[in-house]
Amino acid sequence: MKRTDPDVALLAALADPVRLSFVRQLVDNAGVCACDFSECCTVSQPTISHHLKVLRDAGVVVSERQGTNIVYSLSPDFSRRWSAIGASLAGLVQVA
Amino acid sequence: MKRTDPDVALLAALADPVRLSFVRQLVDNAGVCACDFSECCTVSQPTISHHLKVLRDAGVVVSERQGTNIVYSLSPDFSRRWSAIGASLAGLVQVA
DNA sequence: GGTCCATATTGACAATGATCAATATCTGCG
DNA sequence: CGCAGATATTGATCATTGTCAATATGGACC
Repeated sequence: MKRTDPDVALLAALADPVRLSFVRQLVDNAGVCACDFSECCTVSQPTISHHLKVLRDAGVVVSERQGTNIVYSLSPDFSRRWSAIGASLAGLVQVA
Repeated sequence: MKRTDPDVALLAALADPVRLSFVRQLVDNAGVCACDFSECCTVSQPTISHHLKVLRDAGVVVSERQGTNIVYSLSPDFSRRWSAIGASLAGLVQVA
């Protein structure tokens, strides 16, 4: 049994080079088709799908079907959760 | 060869339940003897030492010898590095 | 229905990481 | 020096995870 702290789960979700670039890509442009994540990293399609699932399960991103594609965006909760961890870690709070 | 992104390294260092409680312990009281980390988690002494080394290598903590003990504190850079990641991720900046 | 395209799932494998027991290192003290 | 206490290192084991090939699923369009 692995009662995982949600903070640890969120940090673990971000602690992978492929996933962190996915998230950075989502910060820059909201709403990215799953097919467009292949540009940054040389990983196979199943691997991309796997990483997106990890991010989804950790609550970092949300997905929405749009026609034939599936579009990913940052979860609306993500910013709040990140700053909550930061506040408990280093006295950081959200500004905007 | 594993040219690791330092941001990923820092997140990975925090993405472990034992290490995250170590860091939280360091946020609450600056300067914790290595022997006092055993209180929060039921892990052996070598495991504690291993986790502290991971945190040291990632630049999260610094250590200093004081007599017979070794005292750990949060790295002075940690807060800045954390907020830098946050800024690149969700528009968060340091407040104090 | 059938075909095509996009995404997800499964199964297997390799690499990484967490953990402990045993041992080594270092410091202070007599 | 020699001992005792604190921390680090080594070596081994087990669980987790990143990755891919193969396959499945699901929507769009004819």
